[in-house]
Order: sequence, then structure tokens, then C-alpha cells
Amino acid sequence: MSESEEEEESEEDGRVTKKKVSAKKKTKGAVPKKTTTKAAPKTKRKPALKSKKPTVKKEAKGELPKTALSSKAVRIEQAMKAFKWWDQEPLPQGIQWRALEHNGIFFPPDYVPHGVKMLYDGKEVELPSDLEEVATFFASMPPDGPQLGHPDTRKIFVKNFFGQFKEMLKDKLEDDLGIKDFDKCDFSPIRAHLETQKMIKKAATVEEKALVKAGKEERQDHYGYAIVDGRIEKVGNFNMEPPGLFRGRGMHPLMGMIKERCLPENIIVNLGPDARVPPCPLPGHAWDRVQHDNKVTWLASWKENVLNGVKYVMLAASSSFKGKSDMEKYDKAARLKQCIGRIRRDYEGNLGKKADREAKQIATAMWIIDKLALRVGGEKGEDEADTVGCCSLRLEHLRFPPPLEDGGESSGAKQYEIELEFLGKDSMLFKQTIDFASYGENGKQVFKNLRHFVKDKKPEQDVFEMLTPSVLNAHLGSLMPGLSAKVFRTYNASETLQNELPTVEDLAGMSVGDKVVAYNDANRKVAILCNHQRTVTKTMETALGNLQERLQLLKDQKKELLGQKELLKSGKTNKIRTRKDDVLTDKAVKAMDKAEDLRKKAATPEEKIKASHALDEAKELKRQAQAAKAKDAHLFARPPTKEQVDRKIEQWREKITKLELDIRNKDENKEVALGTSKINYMDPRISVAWCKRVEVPIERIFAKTLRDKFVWAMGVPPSWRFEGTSKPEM
DNA sequence: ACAATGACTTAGAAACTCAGTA
DNA sequence: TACTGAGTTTCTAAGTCATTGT
Repeated sequence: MSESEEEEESEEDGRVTKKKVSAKKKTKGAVPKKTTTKAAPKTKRKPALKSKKPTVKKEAKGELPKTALSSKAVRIEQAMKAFKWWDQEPLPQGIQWRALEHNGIFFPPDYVPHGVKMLYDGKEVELPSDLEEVATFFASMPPDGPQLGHPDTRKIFVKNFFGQFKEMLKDKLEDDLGIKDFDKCDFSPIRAHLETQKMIKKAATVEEKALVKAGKEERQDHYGYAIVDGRIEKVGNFNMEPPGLFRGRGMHPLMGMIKERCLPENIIVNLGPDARVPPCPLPGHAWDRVQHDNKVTWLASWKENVLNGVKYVMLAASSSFKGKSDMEKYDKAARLKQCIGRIRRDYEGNLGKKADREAKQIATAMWIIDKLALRVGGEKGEDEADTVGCCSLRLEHLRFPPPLEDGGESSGAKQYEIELEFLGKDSMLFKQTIDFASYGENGKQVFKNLRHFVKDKKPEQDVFEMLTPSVLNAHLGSLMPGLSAKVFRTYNASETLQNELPTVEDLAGMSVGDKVVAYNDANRKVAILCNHQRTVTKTMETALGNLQERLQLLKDQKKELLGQKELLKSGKTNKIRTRKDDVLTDKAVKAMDKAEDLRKKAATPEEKIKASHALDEAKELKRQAQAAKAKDAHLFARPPTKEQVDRKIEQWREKITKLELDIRNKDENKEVALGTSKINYMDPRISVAWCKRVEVPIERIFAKTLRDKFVWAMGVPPSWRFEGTSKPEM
């Protein structure tokens, strides 16, 4: 790869020299770019940033990459990559950095009033700009989304939103404009306005889009990097969250509350004592305060008004801060693997303890967390959605089998089954029937314990009334230093991946594509273990429906082809249906040209809207043309030979098999999210080593950002296994 | 003791991008 | 040569857990 040959050229093992840093300070500050003035170099810099793409293409074509003139972005990336934090001397306990420099936060622009009026009782209402803004927040909520699309959540959302909206009316105007009833409010004019704005944006010319992109890149250049102990690192969320309406998940009691605009006055900036303080980007404003706390990794923080929690600007997932703790997390999980036997014996031994209810609850909870991969489940407040984990499970979340008729023992397999049904993190449904008997004697004991714990309890009472995460974690910590409940999920996920991945022998003779499928199968097992779900969106549903339709069409076409074969055999060639002239496509193309023309000439918003309508119509024509074409795709222009028909039948057979596989995969995956476990739970070294062993290029498994995030894992040998190496068993 | 807070990880949805394709 | 849909990135909410405050 070109990396190695360029490595020596990169900035001294990734370190930006002192000289360079201070030089930057004088001009623009911490940003890793040499821009001196705003406008002038802009045009010059653009091609440099763009040069990234051609380089890649040339490389792909086998040409030599240009080493001398690598773009700024590429050079920064190389500098970041060249520094191998995992080979470095660690900083003292609790110290996160010695020097830290960054450029602060980007703030979204002020609200620009659009003047489109909402209706009340059918009449337009004149709103001051800050109220118009809030009305616009509401209008921008998708009417069929997770908040407004469901009657229960909609009720909460509307109550919160409208309560505050009315409050604002009262505060801002002495007269509330008579707005009292939400049902008389009509935000649809604003919604329509937003919709057309979106269309206009989508229909923008290439140049306009390029301009937007350039602006984004400029922002990335300015805010997107920090200098940590002399090295360049990527910043994660440097954009301040824009104001809007709080979108809680599930039945969040606060959904619909106004999330206020956050200004520099609310920001604490954290950086090194010697670092240049980033200038506040909003004229006339100032940071709340600047601090130099090197015990923490964040660059800036603010208090958010809805949940009253602190939010942070932190480095990106590819940074050394995140990388270090990620590696520690997986090392800890591997350490758990070393002593998992002892820990399981600990809780198994305590499951049947007669006298000690607390020990029994701890043991039972540990079993659940270990075997069912539940989260620990902290207590939740009044102002939060009612979701639970292990410690907060209530009797109402457990469905025991019906009691046996008058002492009749063992009435069947259902005896030890419990249906668990509750909402977990993000209000994701957990619904599984657990057959405790399938886990052997310990499983049966857990079942008995649960029945015992809930004896004489009301549905809304906790199953583990003696447990809290602190109690549980205190016990876990006594079994292994640093052990807490969440480590079990990491451990079990990684262990499952390793065990589920096929061996080199299993994969003998398979294509890379098939190996990737095998990897995804293992990944899916982990995702299911961790209950990583995604809701089937409407777009996905329709996409699946379209595929089904397409499959049916292909099948019908194949049938006709088989019929044609028979006709050929019996010499009835004249009965073979041939393809008709395609007139629709021509029509569509013309309409398209015309719409394009309109768009080019359009200057005023009205004309632009008109052009976009014309485009829509042309698209519809095109869709029709394509549908018609697809319908006859299997037909020949003139009566075919037998060979031609045979060839086409074979083609169609392949198409059908491929599509059927595609549909099956999509269907299986539609409600499982593979990404979460890949990003957060499976030790990347397992995947890297497996890829090396079975000769699958790592980029087939990890996309760019994941490769960056997991740089520290890329060097493991093919033989690497997930099993604790350091730290002996206690 | 235990409630509140702070810092950080984990999470799915939404927005965006880009490659395959008609 | 624009479209489409899959894949990726961004966004920010919602967890965990140790520390701090009362």
C-alpha cells in the first residue's frame, strides 16, 4: 500500500513539532491548516481538498499515486495514523492529557423568519419571529413520525409543545391572539413551505451544491481538529445542537418541550493552560468560562434545558482518548473470560442459598445478566420513559406459567417457562419466552428464585427489591477488579462472535462474498443476543414489497419464456410475442429536457417551484416508461432462435435465485441492527485476526470510520484469540 | 447512606453519500 | 446521467457507573 512508502514523509511519527504549533498559534490558532486570510486562499485550497478522489481512482487503476502532492486532508490523516498511542508510555493514572488545544464550537445561524403564517380557526395569525420559530419547530415534525404518528405519544408531545407555546404567547404579547385550542391550530402552510424549501435545496444546481459542500469542508477544517499533546486528533461533535422540540423516545413524558438555543454564555471551554483560547464565534457574545481540567477528555460542555443534563463536545471515535478506553474495555472483557468460571461458580453456589435473600437476589440477577445479556437497569425518574433492566424488572414484566392443577406434578415442558416482556433502553421491546429448564439445574433454580422473590408482590413491585446497580456492581467488583454489569455484555458478545465465526477449514473453497455472509451471520447472532433491534420503517417495508413484486414479474416472465420454447418446438413461431416499440421513454426524455430547461432559466422562487413540479411530472413519466419496459424485458425484438430463448431462460433463472436470496436476507435483517454490536460490543481484534486467517480484506468487514476507530486492533496476528492474556486470575 | 451529578459509553433514527444501474 | 437504494455518517437521546454532595 501507499501508506508505508509515505510514512517516512509524514510528520515525525505523527507529532506536530513545537515549532509548527506555535507558528499556527500566531496566525489562526489550533487549526491544522495554513490559511491566513478568509477569502483569498479559498479557491486555491479547493482543488487540494478535491485531489483526494482522483488519487484513489488512479490507484485503483494501478497507476502510481502522487506522493509529493498529497492533499491536506490526506496528510492530516497520515499524521494521525502515524502516531501509535498504544505503543506509548501511558500518562499517570487519571491524567488524560498534558496539552490540549482546539477551536471551540460552531453555532447554528440565527433564526431567519420566513413570514409564512400558521392558521388559527382558519385565519392567518401574525406571529413575532421567536414564536414563528417555535411554530416552525412543530411544523417540521414528521406528522407520521414516532412522536406525532402515534396517538399516545402525540398526546404527550402536543400537550408539552402547546403548553409552552401558549406560555410564550402570553409572555411575548399581552394578547394571546385568542389561541387557546390546539385543534384549531393549523401549521400546514408552514409545513408546506418547509417542504418546498427542501425541494428547492434538492433541485439545486451542481455549483450551488458544491458551494454548500465547500462551506461544510471549511467548517470541518476550522473546528474539526484538536491538538492533544502535540498531535492532531479529530473532534466529534463540534456543531452546537440547534434549537427545536425535544424528541424523546418511547413514551417520554417531556417530548415536545422546547429545546432552547444554546449560546456561548452557556459554554464551558476546557483546554490546556498554555493553549490559545478559541475566540467566541458569535460577535457580541462570550464564553461562560474557560477551565484547564486535564482529568477529563471533553473540550466544551453546556447545560441542556429539557433534561437539565450536561452535554459535551468530545473527540471523535477515532481519537486516542476513545481508542484507549475502548481497548481497555475489551481487555477487561477478556480478563472476565479468564475468571468467568470462578464467577459463575460464585453465583451458581448462591442461587440456592436459603437464608440470605440478598445474596440470592444478587446471584439470580447475575445469572440473568450473564445468560440473557440484560442491562443492569438503573432506577428511573418521574420525568423519564418507563424502561427497565435487570434490577428494575417488575412483576408485571414476567408472565409465569399457570399454576398446576391440584398438585399434579410436571404437566409438561411449560413448567419452567417465563415470558419476559418489557421495554429496555430506547424503549426497545424485549419479549422472549425463557425456558429455564433448558439451562439445566441452575436455570430451574433461577426460575424458583424468581417465583419466590415475587411471592405476594403486586404487579408494579420490583422483582429484586433488595438490589440496585450499586449493590450488584459492588459485589461484582469484589469478584474481579473493575468488574461491573456491563462487562458481561461485552464479554458475551465477543465470546459469541469468536465461537460463531467459521474456521479456515469451514470456509475452504468459498468466495470472499460468501465469507462475508458468514461473518454477518455470526454478527447477527451477537445482535440478537444483545437485542439490538430496529423498527421496520415504511420505506423499508415498501422496498421489500417492491422486491416481491419484481420477483413475481420475473417468475411470470420466465413462465412465458418456457412457453415460447414450446411454441418454437412445435414450429408456431408466429405466435411468439415480440417487443413493441418503446414510445413512452421518448416522451419521458422530452419532458425531462423541458423540465431541465425550466430549471436552468428559473430565477424567482415561483419559477423554481414550477420547474420542480415539471421535473416531478417528467419523473413520473419516466417511471411509467421504465415499468413498461421492465414488463417486456424478457421479450425479443424479433422471433428468437431456440438458443436465444434457452440463454434467456437461464438468465432469468439466475436473476430469480439472486433476488430470492436478496429478499430472504433483507427480511431476516429488517429488524436486527448489526451495527451496534460491531461498533460497541465485539472486540475488533477477533474480526481482524479472522479476516487475516480466512483472507478477507478488512474493508469488507469494517468501513472506513470503523477502521479508523479500531486502528489499534489492526496489527494483531492471525492467530490472535479473545482470551485474557494479562492479569492472573484472583 | 443515598441522592444528585458528571463523564463517558451505547443506541436507533435521520440525513447524507456514493456506487451500481437502467 | 440521473436515480435509487444500500451503506455510512451524523445526531443526540438514553444508558452505565464512579464520584460528589448532603
